[in-house]
Amino acid sequence: MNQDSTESLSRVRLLHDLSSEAIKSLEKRSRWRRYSRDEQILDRDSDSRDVFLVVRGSVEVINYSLSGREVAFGHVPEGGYFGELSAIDGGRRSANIVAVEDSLVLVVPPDIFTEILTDNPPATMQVLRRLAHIIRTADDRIMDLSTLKAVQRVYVELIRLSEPDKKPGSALCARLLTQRDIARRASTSRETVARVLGQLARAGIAERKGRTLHILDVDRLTEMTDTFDSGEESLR
Amino acid sequence: MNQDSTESLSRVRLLHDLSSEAIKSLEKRSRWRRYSRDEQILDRDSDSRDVFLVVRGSVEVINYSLSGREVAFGHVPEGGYFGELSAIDGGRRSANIVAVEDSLVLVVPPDIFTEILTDNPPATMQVLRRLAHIIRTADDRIMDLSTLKAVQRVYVELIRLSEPDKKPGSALCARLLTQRDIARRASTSRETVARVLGQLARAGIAERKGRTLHILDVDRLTEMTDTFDSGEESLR
DNA sequence: CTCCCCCTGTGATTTCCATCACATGAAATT
DNA sequence: AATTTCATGTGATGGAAATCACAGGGGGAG
Repeated sequence: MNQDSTESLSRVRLLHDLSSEAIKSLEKRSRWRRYSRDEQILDRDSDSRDVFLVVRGSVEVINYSLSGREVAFGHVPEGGYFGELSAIDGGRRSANIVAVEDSLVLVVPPDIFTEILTDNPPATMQVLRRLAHIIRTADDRIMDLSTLKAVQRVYVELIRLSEPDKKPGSALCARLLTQRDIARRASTSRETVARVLGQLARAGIAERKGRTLHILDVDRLTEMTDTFDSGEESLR
Repeated sequence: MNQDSTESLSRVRLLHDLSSEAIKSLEKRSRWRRYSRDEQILDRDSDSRDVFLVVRGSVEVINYSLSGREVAFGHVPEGGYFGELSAIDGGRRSANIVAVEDSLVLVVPPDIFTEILTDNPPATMQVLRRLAHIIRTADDRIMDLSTLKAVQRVYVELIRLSEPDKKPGSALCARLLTQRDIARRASTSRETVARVLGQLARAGIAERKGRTLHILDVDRLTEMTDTFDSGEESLR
């Protein structure tokens, strides 16, 4: 596997600029782990400081409130990594991580991670940019939570989930998440998501067939995001 | 001023580990700015990439929604800095900055900032830790917004604002913010803050005299943060 | 094939709180 | 001291959405 693994590791964003020697040495001092779909990889209360490189598969970042409510924080795709925060500042873990699909992960001890940073300025810049991006996303979410209604947060999430289509003005989302997952991301209840989806279909703005969502009028939907509630059919 | 200014600059966290030569050279290639209380320092829509070092005074990070709602994001004290995000990733500005008091600021061009980073690993680590901290704070806020009621978010904010007191179990906040400011941070309405303050006073959990808030029973207040509403006097 | 689980749609009810609307009060400005 | 401006207390009300409660429906596992 050794040849292969160096190959796949170099595709992890963090290691992009490392020599294959550096990667091999890194691999030697880390350990491989496999996780299956829905398995928990990292617990909020664990006190490790390791950094996890997602070599195959992908994972979700998620948190639970005392009352059991679930809040999704993000998604780490193949080639990404997570767990840097604790490695950087030595602090507690800030979230739980769950495998979305069967995944292969390289677990890097914190001191090896910092070593990578000090030895490789480009890698450091990579991390800086990544953190900056996380902050921007989080700030946007805080704004959404503070200023939008639940219904509009769902609109926003739907737009985010879908990609521009051949027809201009329309967008498509193959493999739409379950309502529960959408609710987790928009911080609302599953029922609200269901009602929004229904309303949008009835208003001819979007239609669903099985797992695919077709947004017919993205601009319209985007407008409806701006609090002004030109409300047609009021939800409910 | 030159002697003095190098002195004050070295107290800015970012420059802590720089030689005084490096600081002098940095100063030469940057520009000083003064702002008075309530003056806007940086606009969300500006497209500069400069980094701002707060040498004297302090500033607020704030954002406005389309509907005019204000959301407070944080506070940069004397010796802190802001504007790094854009310098790091070249992206848009993510918030507005307003001087809380008369302030003196050194405006550092983006390329000088990155130069500092590449030349000074300790400074880079400093920035990494700072970003990590911002992310943790933002994540906590997202959790609060997603899982707590408005009233409880105010509790949390009050606890945050006050510091442990001589008497164990009690805490104190000299110079309490205005209700409006508290509301901005807790993402709720000013009226709700007023009601919470009133309720807490009546319940004997906290009392206010002028600008100082005295929390008599921090533990109790902390419990009331946990959604379970052992509610005594239900707010309204 | 069939059973069971988890996704889905939708109504009814209830809680929460933003918003409106004033009445003071306190502080800053002239 | 007078006046304006901003901070504060509190009621009333409407609207939004969480929650509760079911009734299908579809797809995997056995």
